[in-house]
Amino acid sequence: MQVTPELLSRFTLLKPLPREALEQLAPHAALVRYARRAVVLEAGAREDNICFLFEGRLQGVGFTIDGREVGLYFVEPGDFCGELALFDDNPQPEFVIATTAASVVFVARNPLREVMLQNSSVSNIVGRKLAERVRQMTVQRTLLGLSNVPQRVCGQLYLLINEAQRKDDSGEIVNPPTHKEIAIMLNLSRETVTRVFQALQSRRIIRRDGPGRLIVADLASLRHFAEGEEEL
Amino acid sequence: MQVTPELLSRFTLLKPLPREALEQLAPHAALVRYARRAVVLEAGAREDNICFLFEGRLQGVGFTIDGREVGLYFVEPGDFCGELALFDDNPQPEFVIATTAASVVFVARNPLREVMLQNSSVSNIVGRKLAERVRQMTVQRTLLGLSNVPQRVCGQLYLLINEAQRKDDSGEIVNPPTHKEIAIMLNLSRETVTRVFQALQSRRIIRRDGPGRLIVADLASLRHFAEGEEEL
DNA sequence: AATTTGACGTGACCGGAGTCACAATAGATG
DNA sequence: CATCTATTGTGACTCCGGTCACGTCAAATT
Repeated sequence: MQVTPELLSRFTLLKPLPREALEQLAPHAALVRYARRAVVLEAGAREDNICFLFEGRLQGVGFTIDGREVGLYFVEPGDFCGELALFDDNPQPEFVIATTAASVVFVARNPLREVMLQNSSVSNIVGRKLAERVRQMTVQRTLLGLSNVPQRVCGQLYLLINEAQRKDDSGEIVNPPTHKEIAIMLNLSRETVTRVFQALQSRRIIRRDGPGRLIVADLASLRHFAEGEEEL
Repeated sequence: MQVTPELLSRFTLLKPLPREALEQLAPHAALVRYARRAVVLEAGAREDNICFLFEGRLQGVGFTIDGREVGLYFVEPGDFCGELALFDDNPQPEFVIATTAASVVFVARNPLREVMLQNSSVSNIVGRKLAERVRQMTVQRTLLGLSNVPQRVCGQLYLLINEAQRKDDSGEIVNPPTHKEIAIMLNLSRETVTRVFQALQSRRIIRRDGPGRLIVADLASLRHFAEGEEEL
């Protein structure tokens, strides 16, 4: 489907671009809709597009040689992925899969590359984004280092809240990942995640609020468990 | 200690720079020696220097809240670290520690930033490096996803060979990491790594060649174990 | 040479997370 | 509404890697 410069300007990365740059990119952009579970970017493929998420949610996942799934990160609306193609010609390292029905805007790599070079400000933003991703991966990696498993789950939950809104001593996670998805992020079995959730629910630390909303009633306690000051 | 442009030009990142750029950087560079175990870059600190490794070996490590160490990557001579400071002002996410006595060249962030902006080729190289690092972290993360632990160790060994030289069906790892360091990289206990090494040695797959050299005699077998086609 | 330090090796024990199997919902789809 | 599928919930059992507690050895330090 055809894409207008206005649509492009709704993405944080492209917002600071001058009008003409957006018009330059628009012809090389396409809006594509994906069903849940569809593969948006393929690992190993030399991707020629950068992928901007318009609505829905994506997840970067890898697969170990024995077929086990490895969750890497989530992509929320307004964000983008596949940006490594802007820097070199090596293949995309991980799969990107739609965890919900999603619509994404593909922007061709080469035109975006040129725009990036001409607008050093954009180059900065992409660089900053990449740096942020490295930080994110570092945090995630640190989570995996926790030997206490419930602690790991609490830590992940805490991270998920930070991305969304949070109030004084409570927060909420909109469209929370399924237990299975969390398990994949943390190298755990789905059952273990369920059990931790049960424990947290029975202690009134979290509760579901209909489908698509998870309320964290006691953020302080969650944090205590995440920091290992208290055992679950 | 004072640094000459010649010294700077020995680093792959800076090699393509024109002479004048190197002379511009040299006054803002300093050579520092570190003892084994010394902290080169501190996590959480806003680092004002990029760190080029001249000799020795560094390791990026994180610490979980409960004090557990988390190994992230190694830095070999000629390479650099702390490059995130080139992109934003956020703190360094992980510690960088000298695993052997090491000498590093610090280059001040801001001058290097300017040089980077003026030489788009350098900007590309740094970007490519960062992209490579993301790929590296992705691979490492995938390793951690392996449920079979000996498999994980074999996979790590295989990666370490790739970085060094390798022949037909054998390879070697110079200055191999200690068992403890490998354990930290893979979220394992030191004892487990030792046991896997023992198993590999008794099968004549690997053997030590004096201090500082590990010979992989049977690369194919190692690969089999790494890919889980055979159980240890 | 004596001492200390850190890396490597090895056994025994135990806990906890994976696995399997199945039930109970809840959403989607016809 | 009926059916099918995905998600969540729960128990029992097993096994494997962590932990602890040693011992050995080489290298560094005194």
